[in-house]
Amino acid sequence: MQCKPKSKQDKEQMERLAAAFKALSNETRLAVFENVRLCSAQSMKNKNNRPSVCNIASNIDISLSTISHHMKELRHAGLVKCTRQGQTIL
Amino acid sequence: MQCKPKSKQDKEQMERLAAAFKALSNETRLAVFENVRLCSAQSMKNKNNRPSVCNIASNIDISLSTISHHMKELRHAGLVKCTRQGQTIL
DNA sequence: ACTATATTTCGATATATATCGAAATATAGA
DNA sequence: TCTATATTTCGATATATATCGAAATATAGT
Repeated sequence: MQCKPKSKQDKEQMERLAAAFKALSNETRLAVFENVRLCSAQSMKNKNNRPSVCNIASNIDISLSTISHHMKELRHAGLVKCTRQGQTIL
Repeated sequence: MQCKPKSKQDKEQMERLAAAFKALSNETRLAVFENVRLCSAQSMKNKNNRPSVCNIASNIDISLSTISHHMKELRHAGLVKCTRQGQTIL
């Protein structure tokens, strides 16, 4: 009759899953993510320099501080990694 | 150098995608969704009666009105359908 | 028609989120 | 070290969201 009650592990998984969904639930942030994704893929082929925050911001009409903030959230959700090199590289 | 600018179609897709993510971004709502999903699958096998709002609420400790509200959002995002039969059936 | 049960809507509230501009910090190159 | 550029942090604000309980509505069975 009843549907599965969740174990503690399941619950943690759900939390992470919800967090990932949340990270992608904002249109701007999804756009940032898409930009990072596409640019990264492209730059791997070409050995080009990889997308910087600034770079991304120029594709999306929004302030740098906001982009930076969204990047942090994507990082926290584990959807994006980044390394530094003068210009932060994704 | 630049990464693809998005067409109008792409933009609409992104909007829908973000909306779907948003619908699943809340832990409670994700739990509701999971319950619906699991219960529906089970009841298809058994020809049992399918999960009602009330039923779901008893699995999750939260008020009926809130569940109802979340169900509406899931419906709007197109992630869930429901039909009536005295007890609403999902 | 009446009653019990299921579900939705309403109005309120507390909390979270997205966004900005300014200030702070970091790095590269002269 | 000084400067220009890139990025992050801070503080403020406006908007959105989750949640509740109560009231309204719907349905089934008597």
